Amino acid sequence: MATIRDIARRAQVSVSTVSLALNDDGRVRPETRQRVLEVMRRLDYRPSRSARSLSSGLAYSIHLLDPLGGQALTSGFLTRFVRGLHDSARERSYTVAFSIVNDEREAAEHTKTLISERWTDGIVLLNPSDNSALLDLIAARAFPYVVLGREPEGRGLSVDNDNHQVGYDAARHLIAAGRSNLAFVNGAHAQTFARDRAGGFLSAVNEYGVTGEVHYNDGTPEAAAELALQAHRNGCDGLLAASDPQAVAALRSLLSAGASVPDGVSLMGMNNDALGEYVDPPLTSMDLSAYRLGLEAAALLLERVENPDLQNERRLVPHAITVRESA
Amino acid sequence: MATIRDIARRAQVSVSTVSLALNDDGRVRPETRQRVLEVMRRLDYRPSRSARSLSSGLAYSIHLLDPLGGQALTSGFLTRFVRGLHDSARERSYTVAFSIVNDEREAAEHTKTLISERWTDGIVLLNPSDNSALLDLIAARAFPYVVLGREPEGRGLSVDNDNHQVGYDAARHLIAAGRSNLAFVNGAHAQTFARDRAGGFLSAVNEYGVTGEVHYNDGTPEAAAELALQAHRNGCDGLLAASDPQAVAALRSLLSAGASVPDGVSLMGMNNDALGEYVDPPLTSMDLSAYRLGLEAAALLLERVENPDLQNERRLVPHAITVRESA
DNA sequence: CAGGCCTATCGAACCGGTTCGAAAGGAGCA
DNA sequence: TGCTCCTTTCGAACCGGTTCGATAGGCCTG
Repeated sequence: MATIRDIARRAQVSVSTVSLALNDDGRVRPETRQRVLEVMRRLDYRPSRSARSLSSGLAYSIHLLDPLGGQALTSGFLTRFVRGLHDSARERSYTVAFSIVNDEREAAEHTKTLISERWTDGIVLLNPSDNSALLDLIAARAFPYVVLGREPEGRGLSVDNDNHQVGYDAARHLIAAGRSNLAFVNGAHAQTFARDRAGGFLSAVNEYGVTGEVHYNDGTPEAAAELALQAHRNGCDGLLAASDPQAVAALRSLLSAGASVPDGVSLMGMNNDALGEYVDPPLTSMDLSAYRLGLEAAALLLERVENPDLQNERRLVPHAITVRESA
Repeated sequence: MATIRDIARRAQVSVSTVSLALNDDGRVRPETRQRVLEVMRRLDYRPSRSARSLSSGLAYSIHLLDPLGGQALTSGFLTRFVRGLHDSARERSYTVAFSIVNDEREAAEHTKTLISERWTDGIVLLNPSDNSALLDLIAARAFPYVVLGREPEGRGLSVDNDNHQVGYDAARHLIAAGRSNLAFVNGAHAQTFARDRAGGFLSAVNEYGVTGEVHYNDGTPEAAAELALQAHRNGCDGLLAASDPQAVAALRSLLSAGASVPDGVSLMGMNNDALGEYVDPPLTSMDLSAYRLGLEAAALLLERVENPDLQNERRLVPHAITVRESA
């Protein structure tokens, strides 16, 4: 494999000139630069990434930390998020790597290695809990990171939706469909975004003078099926679920309880997973722009890598309702 | 951050001795080694990965190439495969990175970069097509790779199931349940593993003197639903699907056509996705040990990285039927 | 025409490890 | 005592880039 010294010899210039030409420093004379590039092309020269890493101090990679034993690689939402991360990183010639960890201790141990052996330039965290020791550890070392969701301390970098508005807009959509007895099968109360969405949902309910209840739960399809039935018995005519799998489960239990969707009950999911297209009726869903979140997360993180002064920034990504037939 | 030279100074030895101690070369005297390690611990020293990479020529990472715009990160099967890759790689202090590519041209371009800029030590490919230009490109450069599935030319490294046996065992399971009119909603005929499974399926059918048909198709749930109905009309009493999503779709269409499962029709899926547990009746499925495949793939690939003589090896991973209620 | 400045290029040091060959020191042996 | 051999340690080169400070040469100005 050709090295930069081979190129220098062939092009009759010094090694430093080759490096300058390669990185398009304005200083090198255009003819010289062309000559050097031509030699590179002839020898199919490519700069070694590890050599670059060593001298620049960059690993040219970002690292996704998946704390729950691989959840990121499972859900439809995170799949699109990861694609966004990837596309954004690759555009800047960075690689995306990932680690799956099973508990806080393992996460902390692994993260220390990641940082101190400089395997990566920045870490992507998924919805960290409110007092995450992991997050403290990273922040204490002033290492670049970005969180998907809310940064508990309000420090650092994050990408997110405006979750209050998400809840508000979803409720308003149901109300606009003529519904007046709403229920929100939400996520867990411990999750900040779930509370934010509930807040927005209830704002709309109050503002428009309709009835509405929020049911926090563990997020499983089973819980959704159960809560949907219960809401149905209480005369609910507009149901919002915290995810599409939950919405699908709710749909089934509503249909089997004899309800009609959307005529009797409007039903709405969240995240706009592909599976929503395949049920009957097709599911209306709040699209949270997972891909776009991934794109922004990597972009923001890499801005931080290049510019350490970027200490605090929260980027919100727009949401939009994908209307199908269920609401 | 402490470097190896800091350690050397503090421990009153030379840099090379520190390196030897760190890598546990037998040559260094135990007391010296202890003294060096002690200093390392005091300073919380960690060797820089990029420096190591540069001098050793290794990137300490393997790369998963996902050719179909992210399919690997979507299906339940590949999710477990990826976990296996990850666990096996991390155990050896390697990182797993991935790239998503959308077509052959992009795949080739990106792979050249991966190899010639030495971003990675080995590539994992998913079920390459029979005449994959990409595969030729990698093999031509003698770069380490492993394929999940069959290596079309029979060269190189691969991990796979014994697909003939998979088809055979599935059919035999249905036959053992007293079924005599079988149908196999298979994958596409272009896929070698689908043909292998069909072969095994038909062997069992012949051997036991029952009726059995193979229906190649595009693998979508819709196709499965349609083919299941058709089979049902032809008196099929034992149905095998090529995936669990297909099996679930078949289940629904069978039930809505008035068939009973498993009393009237035994139904079996493949891959043992989590979703099989949540349908009614719970799905019997052929478990292909996706996690184990991932584990073996990374292990094999890294053996090859360390030992270039390992040119040809195919590792088969056992399958097993997970019996629930549908068959 | 001397002096100063600007541009293009260069040599050398550096990033932080690994590894090769040499050398110092001690033990064993004739 | 002198020789060889073995063990342990060391210095230096190397991996392949980037970057700093120096320098040579050309042009402008007074």
